[in-house]
Amino acid sequence: MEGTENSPARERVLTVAERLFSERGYATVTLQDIAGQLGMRKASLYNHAPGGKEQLYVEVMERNLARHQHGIEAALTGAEPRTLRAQLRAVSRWLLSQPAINVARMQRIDMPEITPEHATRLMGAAYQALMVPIERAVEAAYRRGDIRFVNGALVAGIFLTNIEAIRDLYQYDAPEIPLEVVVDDAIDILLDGLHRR
Amino acid sequence: MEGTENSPARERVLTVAERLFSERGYATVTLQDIAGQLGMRKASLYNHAPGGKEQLYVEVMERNLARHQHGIEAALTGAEPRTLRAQLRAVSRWLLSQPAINVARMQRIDMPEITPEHATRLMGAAYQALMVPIERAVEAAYRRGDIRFVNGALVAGIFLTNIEAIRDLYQYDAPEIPLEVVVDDAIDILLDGLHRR
DNA sequence: CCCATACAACCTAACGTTTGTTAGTATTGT
DNA sequence: ACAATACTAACAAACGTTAGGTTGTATGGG
Repeated sequence: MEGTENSPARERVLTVAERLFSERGYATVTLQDIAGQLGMRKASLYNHAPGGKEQLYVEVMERNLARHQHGIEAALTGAEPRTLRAQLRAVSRWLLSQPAINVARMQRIDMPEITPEHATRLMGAAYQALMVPIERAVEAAYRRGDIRFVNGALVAGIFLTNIEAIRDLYQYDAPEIPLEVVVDDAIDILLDGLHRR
Repeated sequence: MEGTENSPARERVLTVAERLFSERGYATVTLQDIAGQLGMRKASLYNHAPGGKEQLYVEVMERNLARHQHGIEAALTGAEPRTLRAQLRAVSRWLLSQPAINVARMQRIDMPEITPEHATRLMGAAYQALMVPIERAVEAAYRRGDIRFVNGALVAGIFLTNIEAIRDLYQYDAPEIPLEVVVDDAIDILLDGLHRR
């Protein structure tokens, strides 16, 4: 019943908490929300997460970010053909397959609610997991001569927040068009720009 | 002391509430936060906002959005020269001069916390104030032959969330570069794309 | 084979705080 | 004087959290 071991029940708790925290943020999600989705009482959560809410949040977000890092890197290296466009499309598919996460929203909304130590650690992990791999792919595309020189971190931030924004605004924008089509359009705009050629 | 009249003290309350709600969202901001910034007790807020928290949030966000609509439209019509690039730059300057607002975050985080009627009304106003003017400018640029055919709503959503994401991630990305420079880079990427020409 | 033990997983009950909210009272400025 | 504006005090509800009890299931000894 220690925090590090993984029983099946604990795994269910972590999975639900991860999805809710990732999608709706720290303060908005209550322990009742998590317990409710599991069909149990909030007090029972302390069997699986004795550290309480904030520690559960940090642990589960680090898990989320670690999985994202693997998923994104796999998408980047496995994309065929080896172009930035195919890579970004592959990453977008990975992101859409996961609970919504938004690094900018984490920074602005969630971090002020937790310990500064936890906040700096989490944001460091978020940067490393989400931004850095894409940053590297952008810089590699530049060295290949495929794209012009740009701020890699800027492009990574733009790309990531665009995917999540599209997911959020989807029902308003274009409920009839498949989500993947809209995402691919956004990637095309990022690569080719709005201007005529 | 009715909700519609505007005393100077009430104005101060609305201004602070607007900034906090806009930047950090509905659930994260407590009435104590607002009262604290005004140097008063939370109960005193009910002199100026008798409708309570949710009504204050809706009222103040509608105000915020109405001002944004004017500011954005003014930026669009006043931009010189009359190019999409100059227009988007002008709009970005307006956005940076205002409290941070993020329509995608509103949709995902704030709307589930309030009445469905309030939510649909607010999101309608947000769309009308933030998205539609930019959408129109994009379509006008297309009719001028300056840009290729694109989904105007998609471009508007991308542009708006990019500006706010840059603001959020600024301290991580590039604390030494002026914020306006980074924003202009993002606009250039949106217009010209990453690819070489 | 049966019973005792143990442990995991959930429960109820209660706690101290914080939140939004209401009522009544004091203070301030004109 | 009289509004406008702020206060204190208190409320119910919701929050995170702790303590202790109940259940089911598996393990192991006699």
